[in-house]
Amino acid sequence: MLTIGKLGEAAGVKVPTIRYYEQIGLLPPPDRSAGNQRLYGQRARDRLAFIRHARELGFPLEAIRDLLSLSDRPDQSCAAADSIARAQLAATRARIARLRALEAELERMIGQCAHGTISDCRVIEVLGDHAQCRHDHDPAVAEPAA
Amino acid sequence: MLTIGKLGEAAGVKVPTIRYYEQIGLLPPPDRSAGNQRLYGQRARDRLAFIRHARELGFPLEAIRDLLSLSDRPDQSCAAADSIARAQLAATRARIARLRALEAELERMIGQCAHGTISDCRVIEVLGDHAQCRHDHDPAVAEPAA
DNA sequence: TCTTGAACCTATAGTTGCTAGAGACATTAG
DNA sequence: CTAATGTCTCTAGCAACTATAGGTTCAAGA
Repeated sequence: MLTIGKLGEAAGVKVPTIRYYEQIGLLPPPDRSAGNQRLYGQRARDRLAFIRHARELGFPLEAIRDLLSLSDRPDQSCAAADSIARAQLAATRARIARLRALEAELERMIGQCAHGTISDCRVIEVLGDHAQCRHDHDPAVAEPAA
Repeated sequence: MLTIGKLGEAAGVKVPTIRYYEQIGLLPPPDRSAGNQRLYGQRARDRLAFIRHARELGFPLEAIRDLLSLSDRPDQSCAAADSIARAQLAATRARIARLRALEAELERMIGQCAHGTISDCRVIEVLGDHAQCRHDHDPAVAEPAA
């Protein structure tokens, strides 16, 4: 049996975060010691590792909740898990494309700066001009918290 | 002149968000109508569009503040602008690198999905086992909200 | 001109995903 | 046995919004 500290160490998650996950129902309430301290087993460790890993990949907690509920019912189709992952992939690619545009502009600015001219900073134009957008601003596709 | 609603529509930003940006000093207080309603011009529109795009790229508001200062003070010393731009470029490249690693792993996860049942779903399995990761994803560099 | 309804105003509280503190109890090493 | 460390609950704070309440202004139609 693991104390909360050992569990956090094993899964790479901070202690208050574990208690937070319990509070919001992502982790089931564990058994307690005689002195009321949480005691975890292997299943909790696996579940927490899963959550951590998914968080690192940018899945929001609600998506993780869905994924966990999927794995609790192993006879169902994989399609739901697949679509959650695909949505995450699409969001990731969209971000990369935008960041490349910004990278190019910052490089250009720094190059000009080397020549002593910063009076024509076009960062705002590059990032601010709606017309230069490659992607539609579909609010439904807007990035959620990660 | 644009009312706050029209401005929000034009820039793709919700009205309360605009007021919030003003409150924290990202947008200057605009002129007001006789009846105390905010009135914005073209510059405010460009600035807001810039903020929105930068937020979509995952820049924290503090970084956006720095980027805006590049265009707010075009005659400031080249050294200051250069260091801000370089810092943002480094941050941008780090984000790109990380997102590409995530992209690769998500692709791999999805590619392995045999469209069977959850019990042999690779997505769930990969998420549960960090050892299957080809890429290290440093939790300290976890993606912030975007 | 009057009226109605949408858009605006301020201020406050709630959201997500944590993180940090306070003050008290439990466990463990020496 | 004692001191140090770990844990407990609870509350408050962070970023970056978002929503609500209760009131005011504006633009357009009758």
